[in-house]
Order: sequence, then C-alpha cells, then structure tokens
Amino acid sequence: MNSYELITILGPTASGKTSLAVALAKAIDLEIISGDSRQVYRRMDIGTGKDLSEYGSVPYHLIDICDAGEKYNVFEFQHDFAKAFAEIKAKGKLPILCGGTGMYIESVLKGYKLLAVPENRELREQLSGFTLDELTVKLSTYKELHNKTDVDSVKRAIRAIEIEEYYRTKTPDVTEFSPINSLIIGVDIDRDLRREKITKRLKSRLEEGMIEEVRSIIESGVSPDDLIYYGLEYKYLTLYIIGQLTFDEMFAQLEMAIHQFAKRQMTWFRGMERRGFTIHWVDAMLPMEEKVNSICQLMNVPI
RNA sequence: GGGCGAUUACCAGAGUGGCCAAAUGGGGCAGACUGUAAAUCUGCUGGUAGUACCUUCGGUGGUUCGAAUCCAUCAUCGCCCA
Repeated sequence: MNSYELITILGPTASGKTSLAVALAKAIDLEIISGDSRQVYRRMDIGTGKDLSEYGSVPYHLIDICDAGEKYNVFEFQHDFAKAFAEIKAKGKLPILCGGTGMYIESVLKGYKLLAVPENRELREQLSGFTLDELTVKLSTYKELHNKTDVDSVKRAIRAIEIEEYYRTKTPDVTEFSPINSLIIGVDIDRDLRREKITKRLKSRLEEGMIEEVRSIIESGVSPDDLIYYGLEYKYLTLYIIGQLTFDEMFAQLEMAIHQFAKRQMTWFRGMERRGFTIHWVDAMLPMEEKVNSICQLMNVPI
C-alpha cells in the first residue's frame, strides 16, 4: 500500500549501504541503481568499493558504464538513471537507488533541470586568455544564470558562459525530469565508529591489491592527471606511484581525506533534510535482518 | 659532570615588555553547493551570558604600573664537550 516509486539508500562511505541494499533487494526482489559518481568507471573496483561479489543474483545498474579516464557528470547521470529507472519499472519491479554521491541522488529525486549544452570550442578558445575577474564581469551581464553552481574557477566560469550563450542562441533540448516520490533511508553510523571503519577498510584494501589496481590503470595508458582528478584513493595512490608521496605520507593523507569526505557527505544529507526531504535513519549497528525489517515496515510490505 | 639551545592552544609553528586569548598552517567541527561533486568554497575552533569578564604560553618564585616576552630556580627534551 505504498505509493513509493523508489527506495533510496544513502549514507556516508563505510556505513554499509551496499550490503543493506543487497539484503533488501534479495528480501523483496528489487534491482539496484548505483548513485555513486565513481563506481561508474570500469576497472576502478577496489578503490571505489564496488563489492560486486556481494550482489549475487541481484541486478545492478550504472556500475561499470564508463572507461577509466573518462569524465562522467550529473547531467549524464540524470539521463542514465531515468533510463534504468524506466527499465526496472517496465519489469514491474521497484528500484533501489543506493549511493553516497549526494548531488547525484538529489538531482534525480528533485528532477533537476539541466540543459543539454554541448561544448563550444570556438567560445572556449575565445575566452581562454581571460582572468577569473574578467569572466566574472562578463557573467554579471546575464540576467540569471541557468547553471547555478559556483563560478569560482576559470573553467567553471567559462562553462557557465558557454551555457548562457547556448541558451541565448538556441532552444536547448531540455529533457523534463519530474521529482520522484522515494522512501529515503539513511544509514546512520556513529562518527567515531565511522572513522575507525574507514581506517580499517583502507588498510585491508591496500592489502587486497589496491595499489596494483591503480598501477595497472596507469600502465594501460590512463594519465596520472586523469586519475588524480578522481580524488581520494585514485589521487593519493597515483601520487604515491609516481613518487610524489612516500607510502606513509600517502596513507596518512588519504586516510584524512576519506574522513573529510565522509563528513561532507553527511553535510549534504543533512542539507537535504533542511531542503524538505525526509530521511529515515537506521542505525548501522543493528543486525542486517532488523534493518531490512524496519525498511519493510516503512514500506508497508509484509515480511 | 661541563657548555649551549629549546619548552607556546589538538598538532606544527610565529610572537621576545603593553595594540596577545596569542599570527599562520594542519587537524577538528559546522555550513554552502543544479554540469569536475571522491570536487570546490565559507565560517568557527581556551572558557562563559556574543564587543565584557575569567583561566592560559613547561613548574615555582621574582622584577615591573603591566610579562608568553626580563631575572632566578626546578623539570623535561635536543645538540656539543667529557
């Protein structure tokens, strides 16, 4: 008797989102759509914590859909999500959106309106010599920006101008996404425990061959800069591999960066609550069965 | 045993008589964020009732109107001579 079109499971890194989503999917026959901005890349497995072996027979979507070295973004995610969502729906099943990338999740729950604006090489070249200040002045001539993200770097400012210019001259192809009615489950993990788990998990991933994983991606031709762009594990391990950090420096800095990342994730989720989303927090420490049961209750599904 | 140099808030580290609750960086905490989001950016960070008061700069005791800053002494650490 629920009108939910989707179940969303979110939480900071190392909170156990994936296991919970898989357990729930097994219990009531669901399919999982990943809401993770890094698990989309192939061969980036250990560092993104894909844990594909956990899924068993549960179908998953939006994992391994790009090559390492490519650059995926929210716009593409929104479209890919819509497609996967429709497919699962067509099968008469309920999808679970599970991930830790707050903006990706919110973009589909809210139905962000993003314009399909292609790259404008000519314009980019034209603007390439400008300073951020000059670009900011130029930006201020537009009434209202369509792209509401920060314009605090030259790259972003140019992108914002690109979007405005495109919008001025053409009618962009706007795919209308509507907000989705989703039950939102947040995995709540005590801060100190979270930090402890992050550190432990980092150690075990290093033992499982995470360094080799990054090294082999570099050897296959992906440039270190492109890997550094991905942040966290891929950034610090690459810096270690190319000799810019010692092992100890890499470990200490990466550990810290993951802690900070987890904190930022929580800030996003709390922000979502302030923006009107209801998140049902479940204690990460509860036994899996209890977590699954409590979600089933929220959904009014008989257990 | 002798000589010199250190000792500052969670950490590193400035400050060397008043403008010092103490620069700066890191960490931590909180927040923002519709096209890099594992990114980027902002605020706070001794205590309390928020421009005021209280307790701080290794310990103790002095000098001074006034000390993190000067003196004495003790403690710990580092380097040099034995």
